[in-house]
Amino acid sequence: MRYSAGHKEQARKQLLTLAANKAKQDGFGATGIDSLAKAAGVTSGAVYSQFGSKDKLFSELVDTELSRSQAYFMDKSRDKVLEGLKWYLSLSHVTEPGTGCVMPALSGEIGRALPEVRQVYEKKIKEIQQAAKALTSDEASSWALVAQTVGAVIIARAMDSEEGRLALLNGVLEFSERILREQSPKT
Amino acid sequence: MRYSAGHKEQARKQLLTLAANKAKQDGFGATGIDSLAKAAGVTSGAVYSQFGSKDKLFSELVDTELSRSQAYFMDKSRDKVLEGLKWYLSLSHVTEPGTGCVMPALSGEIGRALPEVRQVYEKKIKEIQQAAKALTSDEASSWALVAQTVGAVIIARAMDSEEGRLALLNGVLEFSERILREQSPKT
DNA sequence: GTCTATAGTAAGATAGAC
DNA sequence: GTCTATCTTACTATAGAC
Repeated sequence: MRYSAGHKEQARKQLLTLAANKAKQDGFGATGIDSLAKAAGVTSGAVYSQFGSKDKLFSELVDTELSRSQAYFMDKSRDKVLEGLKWYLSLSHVTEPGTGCVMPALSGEIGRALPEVRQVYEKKIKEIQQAAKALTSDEASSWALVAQTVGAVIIARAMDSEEGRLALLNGVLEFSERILREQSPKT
Repeated sequence: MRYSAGHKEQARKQLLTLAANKAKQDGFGATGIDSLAKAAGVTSGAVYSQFGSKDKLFSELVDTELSRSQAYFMDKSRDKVLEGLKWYLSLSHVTEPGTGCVMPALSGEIGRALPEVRQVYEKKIKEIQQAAKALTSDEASSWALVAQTVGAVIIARAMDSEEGRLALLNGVLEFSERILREQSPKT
């Protein structure tokens, strides 16, 4: 063969990543195959020969992106997680969905996707919650931490003003720090 | 005139409500005008004579739905809010987005909508957060409460299994009760 | 494996009858 | 004000050249 299997895999991953950036920016369903392909520097024919259908592209794209997000929070110290949360709950993450986490960008669409996609989603988010639980030693607070972090970015993106977004992001960040330090939620 | 202004207003509201149910179920962008109109028992022509464009329909639809959600949480006692959260974080709310809150169903799309829509969204969610603050007396915890409640429903819908959904929903509900009772987040 | 070209379908929006 | 019919555009997916 002309190219090694490694090269082919790498080209496929790059197509997935670049298409994912476009999808996280504009929405997957709202973006045509032509646009997704163009974002990756190929044509729609290449996408269909690689993935077969738009649904299957979505499946693989979500899988790849979730693995990235999961790796971001796994096996990290408390301080590293707090650092990660500072970026996650930052204005730049809110204003740049294309390079950000897939969960706030595409969870709405994943909720309406095929069971196959949702199964992968559930597995990955459970692993993230388990990582959080290792720091909070508490089932309820670890789920709350995950939900409020993802929820905050989604809500911030739906807001209009920078002040409004910052009030939300800073409030949730402060509260997240309280959870991770197991302090009482008092002012 | 044949019908009173009150009747016209009521017909418009009903069209908005029924189209909103369809949009919350299947996504607004993913649903054609014909389908949205059909859900309300009219044709696409009626929608255009009432709203002029799909974007304007979305604007009014989001406005109406947010007012409904806001009213659900405003000026309620601590016990009434806790009751409300039990429904909000229930399996039936997760599996029936059409009759549920607009925020978990459409926040993702609102984040990509026109500034006009996001301005309304910001105003309403700030009012909801202020209502939460009246119960928690704390800026950070009130934002966290809002973010984790909306986030939990979005994530639960993106999950596949009932057990996974329940673990998340019950965890977040338990933690919400802690916030509202101002207890320490310990087990 | 990726390209160009195209088939077939469904979308947003408009015009004219009633 | 709502309907039916239609214009135009964009979409998913496929076929054939290289």
